[in-house]
Amino acid sequence: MVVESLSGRIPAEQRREQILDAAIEQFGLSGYAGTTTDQVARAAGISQPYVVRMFGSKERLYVAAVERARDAVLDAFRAVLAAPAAEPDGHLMARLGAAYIDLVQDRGILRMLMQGFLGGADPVVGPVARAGFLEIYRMLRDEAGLAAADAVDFLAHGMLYNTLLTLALPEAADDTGRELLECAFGAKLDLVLRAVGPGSGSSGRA
Amino acid sequence: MVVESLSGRIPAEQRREQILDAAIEQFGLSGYAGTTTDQVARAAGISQPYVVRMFGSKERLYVAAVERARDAVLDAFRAVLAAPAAEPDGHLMARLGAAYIDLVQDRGILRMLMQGFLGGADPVVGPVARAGFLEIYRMLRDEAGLAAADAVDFLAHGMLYNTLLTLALPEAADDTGRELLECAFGAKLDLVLRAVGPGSGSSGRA
DNA sequence: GTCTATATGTCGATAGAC
DNA sequence: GTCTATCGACATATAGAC
Repeated sequence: MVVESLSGRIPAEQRREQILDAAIEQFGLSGYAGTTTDQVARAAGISQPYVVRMFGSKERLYVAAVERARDAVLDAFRAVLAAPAAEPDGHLMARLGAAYIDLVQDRGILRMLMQGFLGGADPVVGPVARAGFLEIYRMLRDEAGLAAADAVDFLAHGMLYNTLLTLALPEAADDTGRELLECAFGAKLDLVLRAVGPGSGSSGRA
Repeated sequence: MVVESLSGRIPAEQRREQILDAAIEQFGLSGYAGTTTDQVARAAGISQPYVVRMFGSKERLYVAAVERARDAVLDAFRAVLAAPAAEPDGHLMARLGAAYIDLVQDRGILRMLMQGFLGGADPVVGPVARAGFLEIYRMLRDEAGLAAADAVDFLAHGMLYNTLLTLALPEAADDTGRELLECAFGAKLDLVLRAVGPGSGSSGRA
């Protein structure tokens, strides 16, 4: 597996992945309009026109990034379902929840997902976002075998995770914030705070 | 109460409100970067430079719009707490939930809220968004008297409402979508669909 | 497969009149 | 309190060389 040390001329498909990685990060942070194709290009280490040429337009790149974020969720859940199953404490929903927390340690993916949801009113990203969300719901119901009510509850708490994490609450919480985080994440709070790292330990800060 | 028929020269504070209304609608739909001050101006029926002059900058206008959306939520909840209380079936959380559904029939406010959450990573809107969210949580806990766990559950389902509504799922749901909506909104689904109106009744559409 | 150069359109903000 | 005119800064996309 020969991969060059520092860019140069690499296969198109690999370049595509690099661009998508960069796009998810940048679009996630600043949204569709707030991100320039040049930012994506720099983050991917190539020139701006090449980004446009590779995906046809900024809009098509954006849609591809939304789809990729959706796939990341589906893949993470399917990995749980395919796993050796049945650890002692392993209720399925708890394991799916932990996998999700783990996935969204990559805040780029998390923000890209949210960005997609917010695009629901847009004529081009709206349909993609709706279909993606329903696909996740269907997977939970059909492949994971959750009852509809359980799937909905699972999604509700997932959406709360999303909100608390995009708000960057773990990075900057006062006492009220910490109480909220403890209550929302429960035992999974360790997983969340592990990524934030020490420094926001238990020192008071408004 | 003399209010002019069609713009002209009106008091600054009233104009401010008009601009904020327009800003919430427009920023909610297209985000900060995706919305031009000229769009806001047109929606408010005035000129672009006047919008900028009134708020100092586009950024300050945006922050004001986020704060206004937050206030709308706080006001809606406080109205429930101040109400004649105790109808037969009136559990507090259910009444708060209904008030929220009612509030976010104004999709502008809903989207503006979400837009604010997504700004968590931004140095200027981040702090405002976090403080706003915590303020709502604190109100639920201290003024409404909810247990922390109940408040968190309430918020979780609120965030699911937000997602389903910004996705515009009620406006364009297939069978899976309808099942999800029924399960998520329960008895409140009538309230939600009332605003969408007939036409998306029960005809099959992919 | 990748770049440089650039055409073309757009946006936020300022200046200044009424 | 409100407008018109306009400057300067970008950003997407295309053309075309290597």
